[in-house]
Amino acid sequence: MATISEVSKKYNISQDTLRYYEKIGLIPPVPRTKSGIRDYDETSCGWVELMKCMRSAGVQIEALIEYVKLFQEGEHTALARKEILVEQRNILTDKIKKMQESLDRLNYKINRYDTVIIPKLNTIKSRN
Amino acid sequence: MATISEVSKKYNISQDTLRYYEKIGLIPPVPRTKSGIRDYDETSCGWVELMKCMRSAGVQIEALIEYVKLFQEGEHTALARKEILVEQRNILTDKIKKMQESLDRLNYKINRYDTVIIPKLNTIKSRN
DNA sequence: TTAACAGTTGGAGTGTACTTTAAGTCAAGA
DNA sequence: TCTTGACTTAAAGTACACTCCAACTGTTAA
Repeated sequence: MATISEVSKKYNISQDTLRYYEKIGLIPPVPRTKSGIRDYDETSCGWVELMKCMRSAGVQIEALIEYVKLFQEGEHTALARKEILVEQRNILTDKIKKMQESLDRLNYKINRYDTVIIPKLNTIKSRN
Repeated sequence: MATISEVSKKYNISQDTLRYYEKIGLIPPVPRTKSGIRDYDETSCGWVELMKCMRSAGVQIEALIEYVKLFQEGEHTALARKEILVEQRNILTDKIKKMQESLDRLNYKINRYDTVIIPKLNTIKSRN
């Protein structure tokens, strides 16, 4: 049982973002005290943590909202939920592949700066 | 020597985006015919291809613009250019790590759907 | 009991990266 | 010559994902 400021600190997500995530249904409704203040339990914290991980990897909010929606509809949506996960996994796999290509290319370029471009520059400098 | 529509098809980037990239300096100015129409040469195509790769991996436009700007200033900016590449490589490496974590988690969840959640659901169904 | 403070809401504002629009130019074929 | 279609520009518009704001409420400490 934690306040929004505690959860905000724990996961390093702003209070605004936590409220926003709940408002759009990225996490299920958080329990409240009788005066209406959010009182995050284990389950809510688990959702926050999951969504932090997924969002930091760039998984689309829309897909995650759909997942949460189905989750709240009950057990019988398990197959549809799995489908969402599989689709997002495929998207993520593609993205990682693209990023790896880009990373390889950056490494190649950096290596070229170290071995060719910068040494050549120093040669010119030392001649003057 | 190619028109914007050829380059657009070749790299699957919209003509609008190609013009936009040139306008903001993400690629150096493209040569023009005497009537002012873009006439992409090898060099320009190379820049387009590089930026397509970098952007599809999520490398920040600002950093790429700075790189292009330095490139156009000449050889003496080589060290600064390398610094940009190194910084972007570090950012990219972190991102890939986060995405890999997220991917592992998706795989774990999918596996749980396959081995526990969905089989259990089928058991319930077959009982009725 | 009043001030301070952490929380609440709906809605407006922001940054990034395009994307569309409006208005126009140019070259080639009917 | 007229029209078609590909091209040009600056500027406004859009989508996504927050982020901030104004106005308000409830709890605690002096």
